[in-house]
Amino acid sequence: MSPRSSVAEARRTRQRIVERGIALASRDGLEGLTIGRLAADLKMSKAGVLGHFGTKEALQLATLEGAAAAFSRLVWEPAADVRPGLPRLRAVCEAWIAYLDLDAGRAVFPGGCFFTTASIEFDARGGPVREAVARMSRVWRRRLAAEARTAVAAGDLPADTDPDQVVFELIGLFMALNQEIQLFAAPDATDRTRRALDRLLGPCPARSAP
Amino acid sequence: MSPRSSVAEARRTRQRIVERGIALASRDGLEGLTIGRLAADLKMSKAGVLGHFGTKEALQLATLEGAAAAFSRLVWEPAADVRPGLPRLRAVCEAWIAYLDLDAGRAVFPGGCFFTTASIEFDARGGPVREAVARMSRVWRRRLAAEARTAVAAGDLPADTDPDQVVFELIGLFMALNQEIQLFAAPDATDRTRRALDRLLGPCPARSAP
DNA sequence: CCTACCGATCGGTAGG
DNA sequence: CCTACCGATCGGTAGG
Repeated sequence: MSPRSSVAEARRTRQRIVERGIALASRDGLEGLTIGRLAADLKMSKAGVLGHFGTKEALQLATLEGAAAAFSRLVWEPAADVRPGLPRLRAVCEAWIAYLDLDAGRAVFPGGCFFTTASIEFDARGGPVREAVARMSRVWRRRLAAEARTAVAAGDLPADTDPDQVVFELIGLFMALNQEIQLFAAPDATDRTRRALDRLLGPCPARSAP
Repeated sequence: MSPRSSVAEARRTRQRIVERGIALASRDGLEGLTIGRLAADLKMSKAGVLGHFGTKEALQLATLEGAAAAFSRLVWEPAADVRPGLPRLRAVCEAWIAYLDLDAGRAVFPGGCFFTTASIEFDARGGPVREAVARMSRVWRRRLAAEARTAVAAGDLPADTDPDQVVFELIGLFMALNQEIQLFAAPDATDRTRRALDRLLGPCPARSAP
């Protein structure tokens, strides 16, 4: 019951660092996230920032994990209550669009999709950051594939649908949406995405049984 | 008829620098392309490298232009002789797959698609490099859209096809293929891409008239 | 095209 | 959590 211990203070500070790190890295990448600029942004000393992580690589990994938690909160959780299968898959896609497009997502990730940036940045190198990015991407793909599989079992997608093919095309669609928003600020990009989703998952509103 | 003048020598050297720059930047990005490492790689002095461009930004722009020329040579030119419309669009897609997948492309761009990397790297910043990336992407999209339009006019794509929608989905597909290859080294990624292309453009081999 | 150099910033450490 | 510092590297310049 004591007023906030120094351990709790340190944890709060660490979280503040990670949150600012996510914002800066979404713009400049995890390699472009430098300890000096992060410290200046937080009005802390470089040693004060680095002390929470030890090395820049550990800071990058912590930032990546923080971004994954935020992504899960913004894109997965809003759809978690929806019925598994096609309805949930569609709800995830809507939240995913919002994550890329609306203030909710852009406030946390002002530089666009954090994982696309991190994937592109590290995909031609080795090391723990690259492996963490790959692992997170696999987890996300597995979640999506499970919903697609449920949708097939429920008859909401054609019986010959390959769930991994659906996931592959979904990934591409959202990468294209991310580019359209970040590079061209195209206002019709979300419509294009929804049209492609209809082509991939079937038209959105009430589908009669097959 | 004189043996190579010093002007021609300088041009050759500049080209050598740009070619190595493309290879290094495809791995580490245009910001990760440092003058010092590029010079060491070429066994030149930093001043010798920088003298050909003046500033790092000019080097980045020259590297970007060199990459665009190589992309055009690898992906556009092999299809330029094919009949305009759907046949040419399909030929471009095959060359595009080779650019991402085979030794031909990977020898020039060992770190994967140069333009995806550059786009992601600069899409949240300002400046001439970002504008150059956006301009090149627009040119490429316009070329693809023109072929799609021709295909519609020829009746090789449904009359209600939106060419820009086709281009949007193509861009996403090849970004997904790039990630699959670079991050996961997935051997079945080209098959997935061709399957998605069949869904988008119609099945590949001889289509009977509609 | 080179050597020699500039101030700024990088990741990281010592010591408190 | 700070100040003070380290060697390495950054982009760039002077002068030849």
